[in-house]
Amino acid sequence: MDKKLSQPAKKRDNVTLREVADRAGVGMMTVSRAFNEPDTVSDKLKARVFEAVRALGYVPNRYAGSLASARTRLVTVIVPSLSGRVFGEIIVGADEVLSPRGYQIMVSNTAYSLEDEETVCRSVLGWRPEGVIVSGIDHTAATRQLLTDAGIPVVEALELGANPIDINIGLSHLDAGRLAAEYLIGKGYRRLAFIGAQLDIDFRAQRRRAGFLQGLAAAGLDPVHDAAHAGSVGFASGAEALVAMLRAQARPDALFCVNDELAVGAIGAALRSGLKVPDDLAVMGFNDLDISSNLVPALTTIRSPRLEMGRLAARAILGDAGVGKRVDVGFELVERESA
Amino acid sequence: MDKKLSQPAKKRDNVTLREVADRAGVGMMTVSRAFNEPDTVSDKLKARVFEAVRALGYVPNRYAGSLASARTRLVTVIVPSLSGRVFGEIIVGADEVLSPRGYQIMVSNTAYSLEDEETVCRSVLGWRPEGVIVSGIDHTAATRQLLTDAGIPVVEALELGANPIDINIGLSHLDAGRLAAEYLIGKGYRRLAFIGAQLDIDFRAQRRRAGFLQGLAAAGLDPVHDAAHAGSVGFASGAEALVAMLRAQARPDALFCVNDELAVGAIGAALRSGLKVPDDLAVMGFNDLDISSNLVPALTTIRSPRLEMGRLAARAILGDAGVGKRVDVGFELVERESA
DNA sequence: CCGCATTCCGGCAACGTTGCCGGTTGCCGC
DNA sequence: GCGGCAACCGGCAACGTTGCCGGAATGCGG
Repeated sequence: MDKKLSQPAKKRDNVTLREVADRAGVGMMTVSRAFNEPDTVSDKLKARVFEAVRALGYVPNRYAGSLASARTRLVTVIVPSLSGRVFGEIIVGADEVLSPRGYQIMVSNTAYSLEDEETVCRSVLGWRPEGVIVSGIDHTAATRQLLTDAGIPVVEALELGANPIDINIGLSHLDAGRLAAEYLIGKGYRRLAFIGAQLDIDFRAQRRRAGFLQGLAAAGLDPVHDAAHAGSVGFASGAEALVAMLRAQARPDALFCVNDELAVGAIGAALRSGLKVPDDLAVMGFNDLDISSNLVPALTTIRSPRLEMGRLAARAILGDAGVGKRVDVGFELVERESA
Repeated sequence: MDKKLSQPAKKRDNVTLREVADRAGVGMMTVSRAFNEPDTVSDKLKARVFEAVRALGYVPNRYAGSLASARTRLVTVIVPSLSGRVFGEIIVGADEVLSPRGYQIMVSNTAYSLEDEETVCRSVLGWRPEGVIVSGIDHTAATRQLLTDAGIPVVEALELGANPIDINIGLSHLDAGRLAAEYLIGKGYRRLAFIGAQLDIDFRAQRRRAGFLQGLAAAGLDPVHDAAHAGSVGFASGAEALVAMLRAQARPDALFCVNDELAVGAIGAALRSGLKVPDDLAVMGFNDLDISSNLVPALTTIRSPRLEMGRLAARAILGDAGVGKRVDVGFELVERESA
């Protein structure tokens, strides 16, 4: 009765190809072909086969199939985190092109740790994916080796780098950060502040900050406030960071948050403190989440084409020649109300 | 050079257990055991084995392993949609308990279609998961059959139903909707409105609406406005729906949105229209997304314990006796500023 | 120094499917 | 009515791993 697997119980009770073949009175190969190359089987036999399939409730075993054919129709996506919208959209984009082609996506997360990435990578490669999409360009040497040796297309997504493993689809986060600074400076703001989170482990965020500081330096400016380690990610820590910032001596007139979550949280906290955005404090973010345009005031931010990266990565893995080995998807400053 | 698979190219170039065994000068079983039951292999041999593994870059083939052992360490999660935070959190919760135990999660989405769910289900069962988590309690007869016949633990999550396939973990969306009505009425609002999206395919949303209307009826009230089909999901359609609503004759004094995205969008649109929330229009939602508490005004909503459901579902699949066959995780009204 | 219990190790046979390739069958035209 | 060509079908042998079980070390006490 109890089908649970408290014990490593095994169940060899699944219907097999042979049983279907026997019931349909055909050879096993005919059943196999009925599924995989339907055109090569006569309608009559196909009908008998599928009748038997239905009666028996047969579901082909992927493990046996993949073992025999060396085709898995599996693509793995390795992301730093499952929470947060950003990586979800990469997955959605990839799934959009992979699913219709009969591919399965398998997602693994590294919790922003390079060591975990290596572990995850090793584990995931055991599933013999036909392609791998990894986040970012920072990996341990062993991870790179693993991925290279796998002999499958590997896409490093989200960020462009100098020395890709195989295919690289992304954008320059350094440039994006610099653009934020240039934009705010161009708007006349001079007392600029920065808020980031988890910069120690999020290398892309780190580089956006670096770009931002470069942009300031180029204009001969120093940041009024540089909260590099404002707790964890999420809306709430943007709010906390802003509150902390307001307690400091020097008041900034504009704020660049390393991502939209922080920016949204910061705007909320600013409003609650009685500040007007952007009049008392301009705020901008990075990513352009769907909430950003629906906020009041709407958030000025830099859009990263995440769905597009997912789609391109998937196409690259499928061998689409239209996708190059290195694709700069760029970014776009979206000017709205908050800055 | 080109490793892509433009052609259904096959690669039989992977290192196998046998090669590792040969190089280490041991039998294949010793290598297998070194991975799976390390205690039963002497340290000396283990060292030789792992040395060979490293040198060769061996990664065990899951397909061969699972075929031989009938253990897959795979759990599949079937959700209606990958976009949106709600289902992501179920997955995060499940992954939280499954990952450390060596299980992989495989996610599939049904695009809110019962027919697609059936297809997805059939396909996913080919991976011989050791458990399945599906969203909701509405399935085609064939889907139910498929899931039942699989002989594995099946969790229907998110919503409680009368006739579960196996395990059922969720809450009553009807009750949640009714609570929303009761709360708003208790606050003194009488001209209540409803905004929903995709109610034709989202059965849970449908039931929240039904509960809301029941609550109104119980108080002898009729909805002032009942926008049951306000376009697609997302923040923007909440805004659109609200704008449309404001064009109508009768002005509501309180609004229940079937989910937080719509509510957040609606609040934004209301503010832009010069309405004060909650003074001119109270708004409440359902789910309690992380944005909801960070919004200005903070959103009054009903929290659904999504992470918790994910965790419980995973534990149930692992055979945790502490989790019952039917678990009502409940919900909680979170009173904030918007209503 | 021997016998026996223990611990370790390896050979063989699955697991359920697909690739290869040879064998049948049906059909067409003359 | 028959040869010949397709189209269609089936047997056999992998695919890479693990379970089973027998056998070989190893260690210990006497």
